[in-house]
Amino acid sequence: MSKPSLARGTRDFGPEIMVKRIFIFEQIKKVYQKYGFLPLETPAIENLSVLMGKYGEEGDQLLFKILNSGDFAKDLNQEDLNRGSKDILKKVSEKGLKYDLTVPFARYVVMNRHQLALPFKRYQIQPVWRADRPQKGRYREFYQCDADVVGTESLICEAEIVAMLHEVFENLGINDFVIKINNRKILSGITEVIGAKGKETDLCVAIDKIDKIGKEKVEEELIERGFSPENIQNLQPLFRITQSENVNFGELRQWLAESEIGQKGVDELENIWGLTSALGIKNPKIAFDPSLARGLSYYTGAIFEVKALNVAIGSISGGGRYDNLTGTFGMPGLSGVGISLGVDRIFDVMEELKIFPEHLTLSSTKVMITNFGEDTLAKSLEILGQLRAHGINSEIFPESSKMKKQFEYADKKAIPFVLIIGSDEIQKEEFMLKNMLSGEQISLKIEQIIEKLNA
RNA sequence: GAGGUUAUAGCUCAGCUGGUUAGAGCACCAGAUUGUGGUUCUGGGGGUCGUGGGUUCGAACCCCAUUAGCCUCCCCA
Repeated sequence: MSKPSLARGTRDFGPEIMVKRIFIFEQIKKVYQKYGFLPLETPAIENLSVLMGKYGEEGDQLLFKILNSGDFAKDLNQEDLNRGSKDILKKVSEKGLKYDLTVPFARYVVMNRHQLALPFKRYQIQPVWRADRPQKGRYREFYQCDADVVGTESLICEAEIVAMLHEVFENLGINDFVIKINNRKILSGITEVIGAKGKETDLCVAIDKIDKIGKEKVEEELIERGFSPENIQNLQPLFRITQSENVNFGELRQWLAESEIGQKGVDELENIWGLTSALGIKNPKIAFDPSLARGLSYYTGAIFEVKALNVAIGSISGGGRYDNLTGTFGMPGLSGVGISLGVDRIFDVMEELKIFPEHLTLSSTKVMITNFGEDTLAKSLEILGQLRAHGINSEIFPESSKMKKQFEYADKKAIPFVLIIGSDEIQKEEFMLKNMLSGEQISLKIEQIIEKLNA
């Protein structure tokens, strides 16, 4: 016998936690459906050919790979072993656990392109797995709630994502958050006008840290990453723009005047601001953040990230526009934009802020019927059936244990009513209904009980 | 992947410079209450001190390794 244990970075969710998680799922699902998204599920397991190479080199390392069935080592020879893990991997594993929902979605779109009504809007709520090092707010198995639109370049989709995010977080009671928005095209434009074309990644990695380490350190890091002092001199407007509260599109446009792609980025950004306001979002919690980079290499337009304020947890949502995700599966020219909500982090945020609604009930049972044994069982079951026929969630204590035990059970399960059916009650044809919250109990006829419990 | 830190009852923790039999609160079980929970009182069970080695007459305590949690970097939901 071995001691039970959980795999690293995974957790059980007991009933108390599930109640809260389901609340979050429901709120998200409700809003996604409200905006016209349709449900989709894809397998936990995908072929590695689908997953590998989509998330960068680091992503490939973080993929959980599944050993081939049977004798997975049968094709291995000494030469493979000498050459190292990469060559071994190809021969021992051809499947992996999905790493996010976007890539499997792209695969689905490509495989079903002829049936789909484009633009296709889907939402997807499923677990994903990453062989990351667990820490606060970071797990190896966690749920993502994605909503994506493919088959249109319309910036209405971006604005609708902004609107949905507002609605979801407000419904959840998370009021202090900010949707950071950037645009890959602006990042490209920046590298162009500072004379470091093509070095977006290095630029991003460095300027992303500006909040944490400050301007001077960022400049030091840029030098280390091969940027010239001239590059950095040209970058100065960025620090001004980042610091200003409101977005100064004019200044941004002027700075990026020499870059065609940069201009396009500014156009898009300004458009998203305008459309968001046109959708009627009052006081939108959006902020242009040119230092927002995000690791996923496939974003080509808008980039989103939602940060909950006043809590020490990373982003609770991220997303953006990708132009060529389906291209890697042989279907070029299909643009998409999407957002991903991290339920596990949202849960942590809500727990830390203590903002889960109080009415979330552990048990859906409305009433528990006592069990006094054989003499009363027939009547108890009859009434149980009647209650259920009237749509009342009810259960009977399955054993004729002591009353104390039966009441303790109801109490622990937070069942609001206990119906006492003993021989006295059966004789009177009136049954004792006890309110477990107030402690009051009254003798009622079955019709009155049904009426009261259905109220 | 690198660094730091922690690990004692189901949970939260105490346990002095190594010294007999490792404690508390909460939780759990039983009784007071053989038809009434959440309050109260009484009693009870439960730990080879994360795991494996080592030092010592003697280790929860010191040393090494290992595993897991947390934190920082990296990256991300």
